Amino acid sequence: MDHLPLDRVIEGDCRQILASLPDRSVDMIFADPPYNLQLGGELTRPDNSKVDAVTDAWDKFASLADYDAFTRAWLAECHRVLKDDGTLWVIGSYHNIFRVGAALQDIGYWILNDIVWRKANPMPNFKGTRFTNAHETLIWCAKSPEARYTFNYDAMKALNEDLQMRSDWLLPICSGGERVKTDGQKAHSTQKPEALLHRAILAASNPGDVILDPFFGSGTTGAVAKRLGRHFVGIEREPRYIRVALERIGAVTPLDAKAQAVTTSRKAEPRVPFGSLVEAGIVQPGTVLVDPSRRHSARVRADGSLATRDASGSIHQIGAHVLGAPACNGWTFWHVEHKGQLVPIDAFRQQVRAQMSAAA
Amino acid sequence: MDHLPLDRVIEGDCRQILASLPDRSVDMIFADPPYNLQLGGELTRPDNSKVDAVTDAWDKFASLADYDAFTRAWLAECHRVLKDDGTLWVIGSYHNIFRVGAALQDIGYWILNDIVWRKANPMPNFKGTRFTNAHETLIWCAKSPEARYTFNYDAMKALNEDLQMRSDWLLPICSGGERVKTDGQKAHSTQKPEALLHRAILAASNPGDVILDPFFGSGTTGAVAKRLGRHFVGIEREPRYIRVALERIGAVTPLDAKAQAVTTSRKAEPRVPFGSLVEAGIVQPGTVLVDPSRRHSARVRADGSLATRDASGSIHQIGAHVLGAPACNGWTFWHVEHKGQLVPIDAFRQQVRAQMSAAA
DNA sequence: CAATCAGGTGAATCGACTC
DNA sequence: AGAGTCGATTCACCTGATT
Repeated sequence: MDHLPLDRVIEGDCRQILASLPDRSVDMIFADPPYNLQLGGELTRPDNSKVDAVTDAWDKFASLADYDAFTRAWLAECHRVLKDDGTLWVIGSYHNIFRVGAALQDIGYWILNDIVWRKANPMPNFKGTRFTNAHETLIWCAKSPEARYTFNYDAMKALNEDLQMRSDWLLPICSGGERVKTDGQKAHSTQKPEALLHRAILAASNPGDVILDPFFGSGTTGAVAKRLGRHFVGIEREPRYIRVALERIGAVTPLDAKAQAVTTSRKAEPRVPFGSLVEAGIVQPGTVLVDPSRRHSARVRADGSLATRDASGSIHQIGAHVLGAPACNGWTFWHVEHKGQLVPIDAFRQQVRAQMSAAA
Repeated sequence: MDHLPLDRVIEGDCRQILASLPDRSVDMIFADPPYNLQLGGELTRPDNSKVDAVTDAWDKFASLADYDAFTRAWLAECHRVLKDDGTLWVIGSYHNIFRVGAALQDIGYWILNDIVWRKANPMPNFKGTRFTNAHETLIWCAKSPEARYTFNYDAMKALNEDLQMRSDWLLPICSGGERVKTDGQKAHSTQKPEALLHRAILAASNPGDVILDPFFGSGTTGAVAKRLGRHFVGIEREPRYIRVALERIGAVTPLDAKAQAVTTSRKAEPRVPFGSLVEAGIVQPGTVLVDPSRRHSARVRADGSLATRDASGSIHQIGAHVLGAPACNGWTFWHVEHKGQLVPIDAFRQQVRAQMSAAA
């Protein structure tokens, strides 16, 4: 394949399908791999198993190695398929997540966060033999330490009532009407809640981006991607899951652009040099600027630089200079006296930006 | 050494010291190994103050392979020294915990739980580049799948207001009077809170048991073990840490047997951000909210912020904005039209809280 | 004396762009 | 490619001084 089939599900083993996809073509990958693909009865075996110890050890070694080989194969292909500034999410539990994490690091991925999905309503530990296993772990990583990945910091902050979003997320498991059923039975045994995908996709992608899910299952990634105006590419081995997923996604209506929009960072806003405020006559040359405590002052010159008794330079340089600090944001440090009130010069920058956007 | 030197700290590299200890001699091991952080330049807060980073020589490794070799060496010795029904705890962060977990499984340990220590007061992400790294991970494991390990289920349940103790623990970081200082400086850069050790030791050992800590540091394991009537064996490379730890432990008085089980945890009503309602699909992005008089309206966006014609922000900010008021409780101000009735969004919050209350 | 405020700090893989 | 410059960015809790 020399191009990506957008908004479709490709049937097959993800290792082979991934190998057919072009280099550096997707913006984000969300992967919910099998937790114990080759480990046979390990999950269902009770703790007081009567299996012969030697055989058990050999079995375990062999199956861990198999699981590692499988994991490293699909993760390596994902690394190739991902754009240089794209990011990868993997979800797992203590059965597999350590092997996944070590493989990620060995391949060269750069871990950005490990995220804990705290389940609001986990399955209790019936036997009382361990702590209630009440969480799963996601690893979020970039292709390399130098990658300039997407992180919608302000949108995440908005989602959390204006506090930084933390690495522990409290979300209910998927149940009720959200749980896809066929003939009254749950269609997939490990369907993930849409809220989890909503947060991951909103955090690490933008509208129009391409999101790949190599273990598509019941299609949660596709459903949320479509709703949020992203494209999806699914890979799934089992035809019955593909049928379920396509039907489910077909019923999803994308949000309109306004509802998809999120709180943006000031970093993304157009840069306005202080000099353009002087040119526009919003700040007159000769104006005296002061800091909030009125301990420091500086005078505006015709070229937009500031001058004190002993130095001159940009608003940032002179701010740092009077503070004796290594750096300073002059926009928020310097103020103009206006009717007895101190107004930060940043307020005037907003004014210029509004004029610019009206003209655009 | 053919016997264990109880309640002492042995000076030296833990790989060598462990090799000198007898087989199957300790009941529990708690290990807080170097995390192998890979920090770049120096980090400053928004107020330009400098973050005191962990730059200790003991956390430096030449490569991932070196770190793995070190990790596998001490974990293999621990496996030999541990009694057959003993358990091992290791704490780490995303920098090292995946490598530790994979090594544990390869050596033959049987993972019982991964535990998330949710920090009540983590350091923020000052640059707004990632999710706040607000937790660390502990892995708790037995020597083999067949081991009959100690788990004080009822003590843990009592600690958690008669609900099963979950795998996510909310605890403050070590600060204030508990933080050991020498000459006004913190004596160890990564001292762990005693509450964390209290819970681990209470869960997985009995009075009189021997608890080994191969990275003894400031001696938190020893202090809590002594207080709870367990024996400790510490291993530590740096003489200055040993001096600090011994002085600290000397000041600890063991609790009498009755007092050992009495500790309570407090539970607060979980904060539910408006964004959670959007993620959960209870309020759709694009929904129009109105105030009781229907004079004002705003539109919900995908990140839980509200947008009017000229502004965007939190439910509280936009409420205040349209009112021209300094503040506003968005939960009671904003309503959704439902079958001709206006329902305050606060009603939906109650719904989410009910789903989440079990996890708080 | 109680309340308030200023200041400090914690295992952190913590920029983006131009020249 | 390396240096220079702009300018964005923090939460919970503790301590000690001040009101």
